[in-house]
Amino acid sequence: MTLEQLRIFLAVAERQHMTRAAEALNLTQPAVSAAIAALEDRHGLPLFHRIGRHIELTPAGGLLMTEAQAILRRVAEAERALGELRELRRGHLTLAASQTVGNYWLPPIMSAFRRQFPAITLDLVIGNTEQVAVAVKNGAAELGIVEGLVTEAQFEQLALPGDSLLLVAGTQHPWTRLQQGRSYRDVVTSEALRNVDWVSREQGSGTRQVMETVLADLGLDPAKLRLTLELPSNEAVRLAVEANAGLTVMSDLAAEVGIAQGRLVAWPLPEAERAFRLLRHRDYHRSKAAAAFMDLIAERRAGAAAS
Amino acid sequence: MTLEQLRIFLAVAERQHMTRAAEALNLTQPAVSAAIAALEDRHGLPLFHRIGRHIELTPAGGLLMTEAQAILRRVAEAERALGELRELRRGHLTLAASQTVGNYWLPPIMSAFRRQFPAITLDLVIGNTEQVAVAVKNGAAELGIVEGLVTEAQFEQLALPGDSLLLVAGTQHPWTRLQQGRSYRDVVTSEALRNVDWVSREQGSGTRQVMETVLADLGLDPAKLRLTLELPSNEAVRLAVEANAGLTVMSDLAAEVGIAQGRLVAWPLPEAERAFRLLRHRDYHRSKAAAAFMDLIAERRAGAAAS
DNA sequence: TAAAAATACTCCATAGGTATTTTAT
DNA sequence: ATAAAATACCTATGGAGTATTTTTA
Repeated sequence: MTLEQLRIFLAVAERQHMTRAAEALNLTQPAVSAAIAALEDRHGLPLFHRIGRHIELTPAGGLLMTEAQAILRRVAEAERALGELRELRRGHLTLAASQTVGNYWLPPIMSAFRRQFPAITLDLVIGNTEQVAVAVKNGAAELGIVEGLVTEAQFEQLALPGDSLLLVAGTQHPWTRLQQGRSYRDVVTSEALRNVDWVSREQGSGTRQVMETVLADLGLDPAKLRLTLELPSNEAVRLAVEANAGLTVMSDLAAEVGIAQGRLVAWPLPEAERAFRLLRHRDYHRSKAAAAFMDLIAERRAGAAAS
Repeated sequence: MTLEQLRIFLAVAERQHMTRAAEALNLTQPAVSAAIAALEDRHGLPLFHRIGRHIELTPAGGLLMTEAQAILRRVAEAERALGELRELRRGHLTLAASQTVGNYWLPPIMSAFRRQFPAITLDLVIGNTEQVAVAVKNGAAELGIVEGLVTEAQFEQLALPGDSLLLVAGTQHPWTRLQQGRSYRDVVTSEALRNVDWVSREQGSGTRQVMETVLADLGLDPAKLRLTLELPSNEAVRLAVEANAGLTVMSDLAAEVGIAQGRLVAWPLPEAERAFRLLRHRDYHRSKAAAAFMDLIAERRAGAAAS
């Protein structure tokens, strides 16, 4: 029993006529006769009565007609679903990203993607660089975007323009008022920052590490920083800094809102431009959804460069 | 998309392994690879990730796996149903018969058939000879059994031992008492039957016609018979005769019960043996059920001849 | 006589086989 | 070194075609 045989059989059964079925199927009459004969032989049952020059369904034929309709309907359904998957009219893309990327950089891109491909659902897992790498490695996420470097060879990597780290303080913070009128090179120095309260993410977070590294580069010993608050999320840190609880180092993406609202003042840090990296498993097929997502990122990068 | 391809795909998907699927299917590994490649090509989608030396389902593959299971389940269902039809484990046979055959002769045969083939349902339509012929001609019934002769060439006919017509009277009928001790040749004559009350089926029924013909052969004018009762069924006639309302002519099959109970007395009529005829449309395929039914009839005939 | 299905045959596409290569563990 | 899949190539079966025959309305 072949799907083609079932299609032919159904065309014949619907018309009770082999020749007309052949015309409808763009086949010759003998081809149709042969297909029916093959079905009858295989199952050892006549499907049609041959009555002179017309044919009529036998009980077995009637049974098979119902079954053939059900089978072919299901097959058509399957092919349609695969077609939609291919044509991006359906699908799903799971992304993994680190905190800053996932919270600030990705959301506008994801929303642009959803506008462009409304039928493709997106899923975002936020984790640290290590967790993102694992997710991409085992297929839990198809694309990962991280701030840090990943060295494993199984990843195909694409460098993206990332963020910059800023030294950030609340507009009304006493320290901020002291810096009024001072030049950048006077503000961002170990002297100016030595006796300042800091707000930060918790020990062990990537952002905390970055902050300590950056401040160490400026000559400040991380162990000697006066940490007034340790908070579990970037947002919490930003709100605390806006409330003048202390200074911090954070991504320009995270600080943006506060600066726009006039609640934060920020100074760029030296050498603090970070590239983001998009990760993909070399061996997994790139889904149409993923390809479209990567295209969208490329366009935005081009657009940003042009503007 | 071919059912074979789906079967192969499913075997691979279930095992996430082409070589093992090939073994399970008694195919070679390249044959399996080719089938998967054909499916992937046809739909323009990868169904498996090739990761080093193992494979994993893609989302498209997962979708197809569900669909393939449903499709193949339905196909297996269809093949099983056709197989059962072929093997007589399912089926239906519609019979048409005339009054006497349908009421007295067929029921024990039908019940023997049901015992032998419990899964084949039987349907019996009772009508006159004409109606039976039409039912067989248009396929409403596959087999017909009639008392009369049918001449149309489209029927394949089989003669069956039928019934005999009897002259029947109630045990306590006054006329019956008069015949006590008289020989058969004195009873069944026009003289003995001239001034007798008769019970009969209604004008126009086959049985009535048969009765009038038989009596006419004996020399009795049907128009002059004293009909005391005209009743619409053989049973009603028999009960009336048992109640001594008059004499009648009926099939030995119909009279049997009354004779066995001592309520009826019967005399065979001359030349009154009627053959039954089994009708089948030459052009319709003989279903397994019909063939089995005809076999059963043949066996019974052989058994009857032997006993 | 015309219309429908079956039959006879020829041809080619494709599914499956064997042998081998590529790739990763 | 081994195991898995892909590739190359060959063969044969079966599906489709053309031409013809058979049958019946």
